[in-house]
Amino acid sequence: MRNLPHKTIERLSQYRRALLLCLAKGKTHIFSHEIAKIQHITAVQVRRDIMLIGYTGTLRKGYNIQELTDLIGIIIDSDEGINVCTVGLGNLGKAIQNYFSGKRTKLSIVASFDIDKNKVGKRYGDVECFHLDDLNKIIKEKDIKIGIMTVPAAQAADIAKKLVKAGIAGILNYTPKPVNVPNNVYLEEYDMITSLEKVAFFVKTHDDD
Amino acid sequence: MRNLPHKTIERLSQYRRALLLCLAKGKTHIFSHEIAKIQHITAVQVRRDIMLIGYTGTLRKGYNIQELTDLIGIIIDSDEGINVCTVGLGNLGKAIQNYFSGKRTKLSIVASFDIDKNKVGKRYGDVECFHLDDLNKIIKEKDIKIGIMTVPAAQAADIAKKLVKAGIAGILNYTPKPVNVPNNVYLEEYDMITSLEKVAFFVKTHDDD
DNA sequence: TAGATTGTTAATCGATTAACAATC
DNA sequence: TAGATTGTTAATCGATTAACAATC
Repeated sequence: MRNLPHKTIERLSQYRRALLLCLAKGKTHIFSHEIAKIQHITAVQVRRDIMLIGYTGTLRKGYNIQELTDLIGIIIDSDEGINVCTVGLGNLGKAIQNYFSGKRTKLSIVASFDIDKNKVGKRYGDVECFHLDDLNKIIKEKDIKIGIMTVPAAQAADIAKKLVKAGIAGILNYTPKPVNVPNNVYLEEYDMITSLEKVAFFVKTHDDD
Repeated sequence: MRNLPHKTIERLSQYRRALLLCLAKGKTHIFSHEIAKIQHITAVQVRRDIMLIGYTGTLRKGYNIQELTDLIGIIIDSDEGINVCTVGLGNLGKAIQNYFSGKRTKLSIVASFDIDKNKVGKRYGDVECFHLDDLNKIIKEKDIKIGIMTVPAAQAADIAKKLVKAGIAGILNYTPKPVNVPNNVYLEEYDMITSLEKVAFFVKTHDDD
């Protein structure tokens, strides 16, 4: 199951969330075209993704939601769970904190870091805020594997370096500044400004015709 | 200049920001491999993107930063500027508000919407917060073209419908729930949970080998 | 049975990268 | 000149979609 395409991984994560909602409504089975409709993609793509993880449905009832959900969990979650931290408790950091607060068992935010005296020592969304100076220590103590960067752009490079040095395995960078990490650290970057500029471009371009 | 690949648009937006920083440092020219290094991509890709927008550098000095920046502006900005609103003034909404506060001229957030009485009427990052009930009216009055959705998942579908009805041209959806829009509305969705789960997957997968 | 569905291969589309001629 | 660089085509890689056999 190593060689799942990146895009398939993303969609599996989304399928699972949609499936959990269906389960909650008491639905037991679902067709590929139903999942497709929820996600606004094609039914073929759904079937192909599901094929890639080796699950098979039935012709009459489609996919068993519980089974499929469980299998996706086996594929994308780690058995033992993964500890995560956020660095930078501004609005974005808090937003992420709240999103995850108390939700997942396999993926849990167990620490946040900031330099603001008023924040250090307090709890946000169930998670204690530590001083940035303790980053290395806390990451090791709590066995944190993933760091989410929500600091201002100016500090991005420095924080990335600190996270890498502390032995983090993956970084999710929400600052608008690309960062440098060694090959053995998985890096995912997302830039809100770029997304908005992209929307603006296509809005403009569409107006033209 | 219509048929620029999506990925090229995204990178142009990022090049521009990097170039502006270089300009601010007094640099006047830059080589493709320098841009590449900042963005962690290849020099070929940078040159190809620049070729696609029809700019040419010089062999000895590379690209003129000011000229290139200006050209990227001509390509991705609209002449008249575009008005934007955020819907949902939670932490994420505020984060976005702050990001953009007072920065761009071509892309400006001119309104935000919420249902919280304590927020309506106040200003966040220079932008007035209106009640959601006035969404349709304000969008038309202020000629808002793009809506950024930062509401809880449960309200995603409803807000999207309201935005579309108000005549919005583009939506940037930050709720974890995919929304439905007609073909003439440009939709960009981003899901933080999926991104984190993706990082977790690759962290886990990398551990395996 | 006819119609709807799944699973899967092959074809297509889109994006990146390799290769290299041209130039200073 | 030799070395570094740009601009561009062709090849490759990755992802989506079309097509369709099999099944209930």
